[in-house]
Amino acid sequence: MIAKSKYKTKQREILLDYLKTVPGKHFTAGDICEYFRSQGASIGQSTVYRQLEELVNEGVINKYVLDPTGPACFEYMAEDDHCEGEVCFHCKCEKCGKLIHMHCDELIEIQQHLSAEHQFKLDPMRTVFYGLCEECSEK
Amino acid sequence: MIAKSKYKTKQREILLDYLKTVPGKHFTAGDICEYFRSQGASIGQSTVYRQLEELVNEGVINKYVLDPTGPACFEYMAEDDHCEGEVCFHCKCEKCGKLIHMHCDELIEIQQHLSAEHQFKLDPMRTVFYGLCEECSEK
DNA sequence: TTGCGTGCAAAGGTTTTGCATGGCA
DNA sequence: TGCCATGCAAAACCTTTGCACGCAA
Repeated sequence: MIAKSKYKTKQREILLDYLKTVPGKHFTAGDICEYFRSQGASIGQSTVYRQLEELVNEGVINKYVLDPTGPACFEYMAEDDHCEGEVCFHCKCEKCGKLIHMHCDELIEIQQHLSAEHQFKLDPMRTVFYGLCEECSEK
Repeated sequence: MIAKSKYKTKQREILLDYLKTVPGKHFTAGDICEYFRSQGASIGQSTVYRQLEELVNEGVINKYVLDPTGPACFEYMAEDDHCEGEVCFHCKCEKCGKLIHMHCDELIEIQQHLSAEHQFKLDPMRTVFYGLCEECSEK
């Protein structure tokens, strides 16, 4: 599952360096391109897309499906958020867009339930719970 | 929330008539266009997109976020499928792409748990569980 | 040297939009 | 009649792909 890229290129390095500065934040491929363009340290957009895909496969970043019309959303997973044995769930507020990280045993039960009763192996890295956060639901 | 369209056009009528014959099934805007083309009763693709958007706003159909690369997925909500008390969940296989509908009490508990313990109001209509289906996980 | 990674440009597919025409009320 | 809906074509948008070149090992 974790397949490291074979070469360590400069583009990959500066991309990773940047990603480490925005843990837990969401960004699109376009955001990345624009950022590097503004920095003068440009990386070709194909490379951005290819590296992001690579990093998703390696489990370094996650890809979220937020809106089929708009661009895909990525998120860098910080080391301490990587949860070795722990499973990490995400809730996204449909109104304010806030992303909530969640480590909860009860949610792990869902995983087991889906597996035992429905023969479905849930992938917590890709699954996002949509709804309203506390603040937005109060309004 | 429920805003009806002002005019009742022939295109809207035959689109709704068709949708009523496929309750609970998923389709894309392209599927609809192709179907009507094969029937000779063609509707312009702009109209299909515009009517689908309209119907989503009216709550007649749902729009699902499955794959940001591919087309958006819609589903007609049949009257008796509107699940008065019942909630409908969706699981999508990341490998074969199969979509599984699920009516399960245990999953409703998640909803209550998220609400009670995490103050998060889950929206089952938009939430999709990603993972591997039975067949694909066996391989 | 080998072959993977990069960058550019072009293609691909889905959805949106501009504008003139046609149809509903 | 007054607007809204339609349809066509083109544009917009995000992502992928082909190909030649360059760089890491």
